[in-house]
Amino acid sequence: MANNKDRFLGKSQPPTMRDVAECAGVSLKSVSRVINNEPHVTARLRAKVDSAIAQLGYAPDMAARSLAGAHNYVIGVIFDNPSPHYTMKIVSGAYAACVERHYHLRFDHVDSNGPSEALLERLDAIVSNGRSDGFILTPPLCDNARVLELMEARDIRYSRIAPLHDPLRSPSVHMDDLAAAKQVADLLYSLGHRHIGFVSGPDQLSAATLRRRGFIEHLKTMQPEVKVVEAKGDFSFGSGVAAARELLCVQPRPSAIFAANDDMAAGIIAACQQMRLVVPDDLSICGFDDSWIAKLVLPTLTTVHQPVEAMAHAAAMQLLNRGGSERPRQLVLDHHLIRRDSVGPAR
Amino acid sequence: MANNKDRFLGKSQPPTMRDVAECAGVSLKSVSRVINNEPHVTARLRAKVDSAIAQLGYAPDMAARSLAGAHNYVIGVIFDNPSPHYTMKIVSGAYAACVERHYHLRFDHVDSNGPSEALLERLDAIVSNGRSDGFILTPPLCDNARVLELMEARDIRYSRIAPLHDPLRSPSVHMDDLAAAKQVADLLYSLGHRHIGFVSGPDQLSAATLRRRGFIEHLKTMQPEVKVVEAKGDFSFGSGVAAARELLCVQPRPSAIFAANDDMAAGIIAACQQMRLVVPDDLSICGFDDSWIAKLVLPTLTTVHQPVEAMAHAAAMQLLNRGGSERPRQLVLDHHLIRRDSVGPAR
DNA sequence: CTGAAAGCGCTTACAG
DNA sequence: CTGAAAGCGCTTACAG
Repeated sequence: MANNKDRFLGKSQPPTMRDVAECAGVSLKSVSRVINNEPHVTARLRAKVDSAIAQLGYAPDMAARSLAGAHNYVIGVIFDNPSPHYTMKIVSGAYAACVERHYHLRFDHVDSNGPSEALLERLDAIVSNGRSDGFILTPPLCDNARVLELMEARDIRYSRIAPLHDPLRSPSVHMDDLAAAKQVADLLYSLGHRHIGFVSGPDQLSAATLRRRGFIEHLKTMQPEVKVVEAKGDFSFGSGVAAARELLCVQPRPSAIFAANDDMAAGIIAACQQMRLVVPDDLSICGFDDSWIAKLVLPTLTTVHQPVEAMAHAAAMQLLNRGGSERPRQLVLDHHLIRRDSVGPAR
Repeated sequence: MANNKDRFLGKSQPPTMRDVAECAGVSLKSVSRVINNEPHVTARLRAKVDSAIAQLGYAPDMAARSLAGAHNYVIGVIFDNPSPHYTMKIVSGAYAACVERHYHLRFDHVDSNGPSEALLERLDAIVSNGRSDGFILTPPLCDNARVLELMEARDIRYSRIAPLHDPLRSPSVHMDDLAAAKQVADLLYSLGHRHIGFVSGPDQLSAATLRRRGFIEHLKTMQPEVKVVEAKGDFSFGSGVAAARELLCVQPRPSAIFAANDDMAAGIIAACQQMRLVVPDDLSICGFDDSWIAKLVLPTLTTVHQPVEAMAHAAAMQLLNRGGSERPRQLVLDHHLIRRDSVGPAR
């Protein structure tokens, strides 16, 4: 018997379900049942069909499945976040979930700095008849009320990563930024630091807000023993450099600085090198995220590991496990403090 | 008359082409003609249809178009490159092209370090009946002969970014790594450097090979006036640190080092800071790529701007402009040297 | 220049 | 437990 798989490799039409049915000597519907793991399939039928599928090198046609059925086998992830590291981790986590479930992943990027009407129109084009089974929304997009309204009006499923508001409005995944920031405060305190700097992030990012609140409020409970000085940042390396120069002019200098993300912490390290301050002897520095750059500085950065990939994986799974009428679930994933070389005892 | 767009926003079924045809009082086929910009459409017909589309908030169904026609309105990008920056730039560039042409972008990642059979099986699953109009392949994946054979056997269109071999086997996009590396050599020479270090990249990456060849061969033409010392790297920050320690032990020390990518150059800067060498006074450092990290170090990095986004945009366009039986085209995009603060005159 | 018919490759009721 | 029919929403020949 000629090997049909080889015939296919030799560039004829890809085999269809009809070909599989003929080859296995069963009906179209039976092939469909096997492929979709429907109940009440005998082992014998399954074996016949599976062998025909293998022999022909058959793969179901996505477009046809999508058009005929209720599943689309695609989810999307929509970004408006400028950080390439963060974005890649989200994509990687979501992609891993898609591979497990034989789904495809679509990528979309929008600019939420422009006029709101343009953003909504663009989003509408992205989600309309795109045949996706849902979208993952990341900050700050997932905190835009009009965006959520659009998704709901269009009846499009979505899950959110680290939304600031209404965690149960849709499936969502978090980490506890508040608790993590408190842990950083405790670490610095336990090492003897009593004069501590903080560099904040942009207000519209939920994580920035929570990290600041957790850190500042916790240190305030230790007053007057602990003194806090604060500088504004925007999560960029450059703003970390600037904040460091500002905070390190204060006399006496703080002995430790906590930056609300790693990029700014890297900026602080760079500023110290220019000011001939030795990290961590002269200044302890702590970041947040455990992003790529945390290991690309010397000394390496003590930071909070934010489980971004795991969060994206979980958010994707919330979309893939479409359980009938279940209530939206809020998932909180574990973080942990990673001690590297940028933090030491006060002296 | 009730506004149908609002009715749609109120969660009924999305409008179909049939609804548009009825609303405009024309046939299905006429709507299709307008949507697909077919020739021989009167302005009047177009106006009627366009207004019906706007009124109903109609968007064509991707799955149906794909199933019925020859276009799928999706392209994909397949990675096996571990660098998140590089990957994000590729995705951004390809995405921009997709937005212009109203296409969607699919994302896929494979592991080409595992066994070759597993890789091919995974790729087969990615491209089989996935209804994509083509895939962008990046290094080192685009230099894997068996991968290209698979794509061709399956009759799947693909374009390659910076392939090392057979640039005309498929549409492809390059930059001139060889010429760029020579320019770096000329820059360092013109600044008076006569004892120069080079840190190489992994052999299986085409770019690493070409950059080394351009740099080393060009400097060799200047011998014996110029002396070159070389260390192996793997494009990672850590390998840059290690290479710096190795090269800077040589007596007399080289006065400049060229690293084949920015991550390694950043590692060299960090190593210098630990060794209390001042950049660029004690050592000039030049990178390659103009990646994200080039501006996240102090001093900022002199480097070659590799137009990765533009290359990905062009590669996507090669897939979107499916011109009948045109020959595959090889595109070479411009690079340029970016002088920042890490390079200075020899002294 | 416009339209009625057939069909893309599947899944979903429905019948046996 | 299995199968024949209808139909998802479009595009592609083909006819006028």
